[in-house]
This record gives sequence, structure tokens and C-alpha cells, in this order.
Amino acid sequence: MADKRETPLSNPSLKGHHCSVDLRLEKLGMVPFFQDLPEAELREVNKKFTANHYTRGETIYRQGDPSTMLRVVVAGNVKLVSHTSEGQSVLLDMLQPGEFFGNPAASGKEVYNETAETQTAACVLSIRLRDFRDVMNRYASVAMSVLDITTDRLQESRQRIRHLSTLPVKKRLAYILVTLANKFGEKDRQGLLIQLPLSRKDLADMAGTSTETTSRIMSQFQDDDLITSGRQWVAVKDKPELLRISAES
Amino acid sequence: MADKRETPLSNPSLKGHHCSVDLRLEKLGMVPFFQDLPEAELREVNKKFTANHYTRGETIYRQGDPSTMLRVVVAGNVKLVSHTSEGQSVLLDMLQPGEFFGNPAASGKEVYNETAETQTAACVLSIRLRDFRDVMNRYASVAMSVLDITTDRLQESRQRIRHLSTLPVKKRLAYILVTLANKFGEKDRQGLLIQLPLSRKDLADMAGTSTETTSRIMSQFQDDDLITSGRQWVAVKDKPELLRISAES
DNA sequence: CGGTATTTTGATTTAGCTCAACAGACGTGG
DNA sequence: CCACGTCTGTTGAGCTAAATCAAAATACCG
Repeated sequence: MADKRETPLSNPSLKGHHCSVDLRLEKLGMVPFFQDLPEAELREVNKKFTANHYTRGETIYRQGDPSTMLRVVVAGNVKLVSHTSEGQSVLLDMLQPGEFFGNPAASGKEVYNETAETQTAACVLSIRLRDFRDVMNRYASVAMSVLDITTDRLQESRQRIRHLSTLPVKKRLAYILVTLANKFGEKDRQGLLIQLPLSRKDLADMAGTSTETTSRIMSQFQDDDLITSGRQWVAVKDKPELLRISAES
Repeated sequence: MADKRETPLSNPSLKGHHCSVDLRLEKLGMVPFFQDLPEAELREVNKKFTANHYTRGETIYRQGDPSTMLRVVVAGNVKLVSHTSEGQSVLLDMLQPGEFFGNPAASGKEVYNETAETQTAACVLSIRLRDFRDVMNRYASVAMSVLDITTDRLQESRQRIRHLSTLPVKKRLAYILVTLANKFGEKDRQGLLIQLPLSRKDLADMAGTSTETTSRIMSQFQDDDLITSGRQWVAVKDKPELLRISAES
């Protein structure tokens, strides 16, 4: 409605995600659950990973595919989406470099319950599930770290159930914006710019609502000077107020 | 409306939950994540647990309490409920003997995000979080098993998010009844009797809806001969049809 | 047998969905 | 670099599932 300039995201499609061997090893050491692994072991584990590069919007695996690999985002962003038979979609998670996805458990012939798709160009490492379980069995610190992350995700997931069950859309959206700003926000002249292509549809699929309703509420937030937003991007201008809205009685 | 007889649940309040030392050790061996532990180790671990007995409706811990213990249900049932500031409640999980609750991760000064309350008289074992983490560090099989269970719970939780986001109340309730029948159902002349005091409010808090709506839909199911139900109990008569309803387009 | 908690049913209201049309933004090829 | 076509986002109008409010009916408890 007001001053929408060019997309302020740092060129999302061209960042050099080489997936080179150097990058791989360097990044692997930064993955939370390999932090405590000694250099030598890390080098050993690194061998078991395969690197893959994807352009924006590519599908890494589909809901229903047999779950045989565990993957780690090295660069770029990946989203996990669950699709219903009616063609609706639910955005389950939005991943950053360092985060893993695919089932760490399911020691056997399970299938993925969601589709993994790149949100930006991305580099992803894969390890056979069996190999990863060997690593976890050998190094307790890795298993514990994966458990901690999974527990956190369960907590977030339950938080979201609580929100879907009890909060109106406006509050849910306010909360989602705060969360995204915390995770992906970068200081900017607009405020906290969410460094990620983010459409109204994406937000709607996170909040469990329609794009139209999302658009209306985003316009409201914009009018109230809480956010700035354009096509596929959002910047949070007043996080405290959004947080207040999400929690107010 | 039709033939509601006395509560068919096997006397829920009086079952002998002694929480004796014998019972403890026996039951501990049955807990999924201690299955692979050798007898001697199990005996060792057993010492670190404290047993507690609760009557129906007692609170084990409250949302916001510091999370210092990990607990295991030995007998009876425990429910995890999250409360909002407006006094609404969301029923997150309904636990059986053998299941654990409380945060297995959160190595430090976290708090519980939900309240744990007994649904029937129950016997519960507690271990200090620190001690449990020692056990997980020592025995990879325990850590892996806890990870597997947590991963399963995350999947269920995401399934529920999908349902809350995309399905109308009737389908959500149909699915919940199927799930409960699978977990707590016992063959009976009524069909699959859900062996657990289960009010309309409980069902509503699971489905993210109001008791009134729940009651209306349950009446419908009863009219369609899919369930039989009375005060605080439900029996599933036609599980396949309920499943079909939950998934139909 | 009376009292309390649960469940049912009815009437009304409403948040958010759906359908529909339009308007900006992007990028693409001429 | 401009014109066009295609996505993405906005706005409006009506509709509907489910919430809320209200009251009666039923089951269980001592």
C-alpha cells in the first residue's frame, strides 16, 4: 500500500552454494550434534555423507517415499510440507543451515510423512540412516544431541497445537512472525528482515488459515506499523508489540 | 439416548496400585527403553527411581514447575494438559503404563510446558534428570530407544497439527476415537471399549473444539451406530467406518 | 432421595472460509 | 528497455462451521 521497494532479500537464487568438499567438512563440524566429536572422528563420519545441490523450489523427497536417509542442511533453506488428499498443504518446519531432517529413528522401512522442498537454492548432505545410527551408537554425545533437538521440536510442535486449538488467526500469525524474526531475522533499515522468500501462502500454511485471511491480517499489521512487507518478503518493525498481541487476553 | 447402563469400565478407582519394590523392578524391565538392559544394570538403575502413588485426578506436576525429574507410568493412566491464560485446556497426551513423561532433554533449568494429572489412580516412578542422562550416556540402547519414542511422538504431534489445520471437527473426532480405541481399546460386548474414564470435555480438549460440539457429534456417531457411550466412557463399535470418515474426501 | 457434575439439545452469533474480481510486482522475450 | 503474461497479493461480499449462551435432562454419589 505504501512504500514497497525492490525485494530487500540478499539475492536468494545466486548465492554460491558449491557443496565443495572443503565446505562440507567445515560445515559438518558446525552441526550441533557433531560439535563434541573429535576432529579425527568427524573426518571419518564426513566420508559417509554425500552432498547434493538444489535450486530453489526443488523437491528433495516426497511424502510417502521410503525413509532411508538422514539429511543436514549445509547452506540455504529447506521447508517441510505435509500435503492432504484435498491438495491443502501444511508447512511443518522451515530449516536453516545446521539443522537435520528426515527421520532419525524409524530403524527400518518407514516412509516420510512430509515433503522436503528447497525454499532457496541449497546444499544438503545425506547419510544412510543405518550409518547414522551406527554413529549415534558409537558416540553418545551425538545421540544425546539429536535427542535434545528432537525434544525441542516436540515442544514447539505442541506449542503449535496449543495455538491452533485456542488462538484466533491474528494471534497465531503474530506469534509466527515473531518466531520467524527470531530465527531468520537480520537487522536492516526496515527492522528485522526475515531473510527468506516468504509468501502469504507460506504464512497461511504455517498458521493453518487461508491466504486471503493472512493477507487481510498482514495488511492490518502493516497499517499498525508493526511490519513492512512486499512480494515474498516480510520485515518485523515492532517485535515486542507483535509478541504482546500474540499473548494478550 | 438408548441403552446406557452402568459404567462398563473395570473399576477404575480401586485397582491395587501398590507401587511395591517388586512391582517396580518387574515393571521397569518392561519399559521399552530398558528392554535391552542386562538384569544387573537394571537392578542398578532401579535404585535411582522413587515410586509415588496417586489417586484419580491428582496433579503430578504443574505447567511452569522446574523440570528436574523424568517419570515413568507403572500403573494407571496419566494425562498431559496444557492450560492457557484464558483457562482453556488442551489435552496433549494420554499415557499408558510403560510410557515416560517430563523432558528427557533440557539438561538444565527448564520448566514443564504442560501439567501432568492422573486420569485414574496411578503409580509413577521418578528419576532425577541428571541421573537419567547418566544412564543414557552409559547405555546407547537406552538413548536410542528414548530417541525413537520421542521421534514417534513428534510425528503424532505433526499429524495432529495437520488435522487441526485441515480437517473439520467431525473428522478429527473420528480419528481420535480410532486412535484411542487402538491404544486403550479392550474387546467387550459393546465393541472396543476404551478402558479409561473419558469425558466429553477430554475429547473436546483433544480435538480442539467445544464440549457442546463434541457432544453433538458423538450423538451423531451413536445414532449411526458407530459407537456406544455413556458418562465418562466410550466404546467403538465400527472402527473401519470411523477411520473412513476421518479420511474421506 | 436429593445434590452435583456431566451431557444433551436448542437458539443465536461470529470468525474465518470461499468465491470472485482486481491490482501490483516480476521477469522475459522481443 | 519496454510490453506483456504470469504469478502473488489485495479487497469485497456472502456463506457456513463451529462457538457461545442458555436451559433442560440424565447419570452418578453419598
